[in-house]
Amino acid sequence: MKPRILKGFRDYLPMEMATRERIVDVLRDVFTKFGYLPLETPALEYEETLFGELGVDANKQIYRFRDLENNDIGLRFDLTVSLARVVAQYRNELVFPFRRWQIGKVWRYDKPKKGRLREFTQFDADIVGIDSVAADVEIIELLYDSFLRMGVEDFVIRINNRKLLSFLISFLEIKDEPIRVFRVLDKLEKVGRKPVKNELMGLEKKQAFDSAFETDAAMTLSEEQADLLLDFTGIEGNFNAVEEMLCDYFSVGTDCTECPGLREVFETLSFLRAREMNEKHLKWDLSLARGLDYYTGTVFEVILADKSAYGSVAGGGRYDNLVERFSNSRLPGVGVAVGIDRLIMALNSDKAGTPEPRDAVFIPFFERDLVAQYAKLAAELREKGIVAEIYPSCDASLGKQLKYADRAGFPLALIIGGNELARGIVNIKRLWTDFDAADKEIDAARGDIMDAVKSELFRFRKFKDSQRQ
RNA sequence: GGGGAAGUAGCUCAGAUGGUUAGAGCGCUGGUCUGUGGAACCAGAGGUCGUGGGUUCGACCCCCACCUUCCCUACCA
Repeated sequence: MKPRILKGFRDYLPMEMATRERIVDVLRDVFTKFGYLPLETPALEYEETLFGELGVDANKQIYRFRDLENNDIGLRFDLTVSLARVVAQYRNELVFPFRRWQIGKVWRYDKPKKGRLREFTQFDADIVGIDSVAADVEIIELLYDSFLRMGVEDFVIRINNRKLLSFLISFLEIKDEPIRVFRVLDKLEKVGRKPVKNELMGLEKKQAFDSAFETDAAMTLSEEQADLLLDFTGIEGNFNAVEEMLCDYFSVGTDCTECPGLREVFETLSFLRAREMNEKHLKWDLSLARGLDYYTGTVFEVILADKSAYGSVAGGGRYDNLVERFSNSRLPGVGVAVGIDRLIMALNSDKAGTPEPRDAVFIPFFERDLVAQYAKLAAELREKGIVAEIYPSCDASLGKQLKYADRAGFPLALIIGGNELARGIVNIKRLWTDFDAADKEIDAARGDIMDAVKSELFRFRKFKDSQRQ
């Protein structure tokens, strides 16, 4: 049988796991420090739990099957719907505001391509039970912190608010379905102003309107409406500039009360400014709408400026009605999902082929009779928290064992043969240095071996860091 | 979902207008070298040429279908 893997699914080999774990560690650490609690839920849910708020397109992408007891089951599409279920189900046991993070695989029956898989891992974090945009801003701040800590250079968090867009649409007396208008606007950055304007006015019928809407009738904005709408989405700049231009556009002050959406935006901006984040990573983008139907207020996404072809590597927003599907209690929420696999692919750091150098020590099984020596040395190292591996056979030549150690990415080999044993020393071989490096191997007294290994590993780590630049 | 391109060794690819037994580089395995990894040299393994059908005396090459992958587009993480 040929070994095969499902389309849109992938394996992660050991050497590809290093960056993955680094990224997950950062996210887990940052969110935990802000008080978020871990949660885990099943990968399978009843179909009826999954269906509904996602939107027509998304519902079609749910993996589903009927089990042997005739239940209609689906694989989770994201982690947010399961969170809503959990929050509703345990609402009397949980403490609100409830902050939680969760990492897990999700499945979408979509057409796979570069940066998009059918099975992928999301890191998801949410705050449930709070209305205030202070919560929205906290999530954004956490994203900002996380990406900085991961060492990602060119990330940009785009932010907008759906209430503002809805307000604008009624303000301009536009009759078309708001979500449809959002989606057309959403591609402004990609295709430019002219095509978008034509599409809004129904001059250019996009065949792309296939599945998402029952109707693919042309849109009906007047030229004046389209222009005003596009002028509006053209508003950009730093937070102060955006605020000023919004006041101008609607002829209001920042204390305006007639439009909740607008006031929410002003409040969000003021909270954002209070966080002292570098604005080069943040962009209020009035064309951003996001595709999922359940978002009701703030929406945001993270893109990597130089890797925009991969799409967003994280996305989220406020969903005030999601929990109401399961419970009468009103539990608004805001959250974000980070696409771990896509992030790794976009960072292009999952280079296969060479194993990531490890902080690990290799002990050749050199002489059959010295097996107790090797075992003891390895045990001492592990006791000190150092990964130590003994070659699992004494039949291979020393050269062959060292070749293995080299290819497996060990920086150090600790060699003990008859000579070393007699002299009470250990021969330390630096496998990470260049071929013709001066001191490729050094001897350390058996009694000093722990300190010697530690300083050798330190030296290696320093070298590795300098390589990273 | 819509449009385009391509599938030959583990990887990157050669293979004139159809003609015996399908090649290279890298990688892999072994040896030169049972007390020292990367280099060099030598040898070896590895292919139903994506799959199935058709045209032909004869197909890796031409035709059709399917499968898979990649690019553009729509959408998402």
